[in-house]
Amino acid sequence: MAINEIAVASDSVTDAILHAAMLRFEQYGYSKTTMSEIAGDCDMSAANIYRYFENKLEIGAQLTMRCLAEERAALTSVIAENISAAVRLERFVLASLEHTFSRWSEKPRINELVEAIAHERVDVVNAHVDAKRALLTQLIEDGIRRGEFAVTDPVDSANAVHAATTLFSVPLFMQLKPYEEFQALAVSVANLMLGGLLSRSQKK
Amino acid sequence: MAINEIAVASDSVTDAILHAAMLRFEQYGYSKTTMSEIAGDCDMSAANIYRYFENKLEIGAQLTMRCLAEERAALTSVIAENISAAVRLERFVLASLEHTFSRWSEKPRINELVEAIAHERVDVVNAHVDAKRALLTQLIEDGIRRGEFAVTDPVDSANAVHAATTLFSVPLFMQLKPYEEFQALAVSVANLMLGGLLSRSQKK
DNA sequence: ACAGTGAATATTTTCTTGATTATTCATTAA
DNA sequence: TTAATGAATAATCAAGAAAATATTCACTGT
Repeated sequence: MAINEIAVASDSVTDAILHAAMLRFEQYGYSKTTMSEIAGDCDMSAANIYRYFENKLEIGAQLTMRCLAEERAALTSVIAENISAAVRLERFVLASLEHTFSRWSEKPRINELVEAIAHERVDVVNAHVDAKRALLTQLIEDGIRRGEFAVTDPVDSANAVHAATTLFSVPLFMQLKPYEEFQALAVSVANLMLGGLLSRSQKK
Repeated sequence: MAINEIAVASDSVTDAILHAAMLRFEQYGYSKTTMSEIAGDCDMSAANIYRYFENKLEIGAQLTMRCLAEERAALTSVIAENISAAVRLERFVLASLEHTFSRWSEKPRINELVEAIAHERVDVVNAHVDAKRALLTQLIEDGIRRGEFAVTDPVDSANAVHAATTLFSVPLFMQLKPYEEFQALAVSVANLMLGGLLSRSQKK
């Protein structure tokens, strides 16, 4: 058996478990899925899962990380678009909203999973938030490089943009308004952040 | 008996009930306070409270409205200050944060009350939010009038500012960071909203 | 009519207690 | 030594009874 086959084989069990768990979580939800069911889907005993994962929460955490990483991948591709930084910033906010809203409205089971993990594993959320902030920092740095943005501290600006768009990243808020209203609001916030309120003569 | 005495007398029972309820809610929390206890404090039977209030929720709702009205009063006085609209906007955000944080950290019982009412009586929160947005609209209109602000739709801008500062008005978030960090972030957000990201040459 | 009450009813919470489920462990098979 | 298991234990959940509480109502005194 070749080395990479060993590696693949050792991975395939954890992958099988994660895959089976994901199918169950999607269909029945995190809390309603039992370790025995996941194990059964993989033709093994529940006890054996603990050779590959510390506990059920860890399975949920890894799947949640995948889910959040997919979201960031979408945001990353927005940043990579070959258009002005200003438009990319607006699209970034809109894409973030779209993910939040559609997960909330169309994938309630997955949303339940993410919320459950967010509650017990703050580190998972923190990592995601930090990564999102890093993406915004990248975008703003690029905007400065291009001469589009005039700010001096891209990290501080990225923090501010991130804070200002919290409303569009938190599933809890999605029940407040229909999607179309959120979209309009996101555009307003993006424009406000880009252009500001002050008239030119007032700018320091 | 003079007319105003009659009016005062008819109010005094409801006021006594509200006052007793507030003391109980502050000390023991909304859910742990019983109608009998409130009634006992007012030397009456629990049944008699229902002659003045529809139910316990209504008592909580009225006290919550008072609490939120106090917060808005503070914001109103910020708006009324005789300084630039830009500084008032920053102070508005900081004052909002201060209320949110101190209620969360120093008055947990009251916070519990507000959260409970917010959950069951969305109308109370909506009224507060609408009033806050109206205050922001006022402030922005004033900024335009003074020539400080360059925006054309003050209502839209007020909505955007309100949305962008959600993080500082939701008690749930207060656990995320220490107060000082929130303050710094609020200042960053305020500056971003005021000045925007774009360099002058890029502005439409 | 009005302010108020005690007792009756309805609703909510709390507390058991028997499952169900998660996790561990001693043991087996390769 | 590694992968795996069934059985044992621990933690959590769920159904239902019991208790506490909210709310209603028929009635009293004014």
